[in-house]
Amino acid sequence: MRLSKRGEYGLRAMISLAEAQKNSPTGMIQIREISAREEIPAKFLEQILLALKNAGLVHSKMGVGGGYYLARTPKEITLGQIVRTLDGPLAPIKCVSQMAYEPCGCPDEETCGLRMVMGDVRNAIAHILDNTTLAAVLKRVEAARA
Amino acid sequence: MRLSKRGEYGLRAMISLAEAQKNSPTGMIQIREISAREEIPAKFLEQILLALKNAGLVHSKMGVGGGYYLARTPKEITLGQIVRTLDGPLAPIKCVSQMAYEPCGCPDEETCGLRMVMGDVRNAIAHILDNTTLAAVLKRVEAARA
DNA sequence: AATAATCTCTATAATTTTAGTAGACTTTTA
DNA sequence: TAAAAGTCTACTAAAATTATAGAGATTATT
Repeated sequence: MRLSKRGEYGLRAMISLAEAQKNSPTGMIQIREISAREEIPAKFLEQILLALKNAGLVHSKMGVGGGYYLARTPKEITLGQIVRTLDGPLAPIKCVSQMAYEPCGCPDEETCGLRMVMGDVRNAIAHILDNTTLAAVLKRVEAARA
Repeated sequence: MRLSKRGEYGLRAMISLAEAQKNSPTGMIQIREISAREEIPAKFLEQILLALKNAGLVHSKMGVGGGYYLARTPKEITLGQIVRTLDGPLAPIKCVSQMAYEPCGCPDEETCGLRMVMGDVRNAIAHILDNTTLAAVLKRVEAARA
């Protein structure tokens, strides 16, 4: 049930971008800086941010003084969107996936015990990640610091 | 967040064994039979059942008329035990794992936003899988059939 | 005692996924 | 025009996943 490095790095980067938006008017940071702060290989992060950009979650500006910034406010971006973009479906098995359903081959899906339980697991994960925004994460971090 | 085939096959096999326990006095079935019924490669299933045996979840009997059977009643075996045995920790990242904790490298784990959320995810998954027994699965299947 | 049915154990192979690296290209600002 | 940024695609190395193979060990039956 694990999150890939790609997903982890992407989430960390997005949290950094959310912080940046609070701390500077443009909310812009460079790959290099995120890479250094979070100890993420720069070239790997590059690919990750590009994927997030293609998914419409961040915007970027090229050239001197450029960088990445969130496409929407931290309140409007959920961790679910980020994880799905980078790691694919949240569902443990495809037959309970909302975004990438595929039959699992059992004779009757409606009475498949495994499917029922994994459906619950999927829902539990989705419930958390789809209802946790970047803003909510920052808030919890602040609370923990206090 | 996905379950491996190994985990999936193992869960299906265990559910089959739980059914067998209700349908026959010994509750014993052969690899071959489970393999055929669930369309699981026999040699792969062999390894999986061996792992479950070494974890103490099933027992076996060699020779003619042998096979596998549950080590405890279906009520006493949770899906969490099975998944952990076959797929390892439930936690999405190691720094929130109960069974295989490792530091994730962030400067302060107590105030790491990612860690907090992934801790919630881990708990949600563990709550479901550790509180769902094989008996509960059979019950749900019966209910769905009715 | 022999045979057939079963599980046991370890090695290895094929495939896929993950994680990371490289480099040429484009855009923007100063 | 040079430097600082992102863009895009290809490639590679390592690890994990999903098996397959085959030589044992044990047991029941005849």
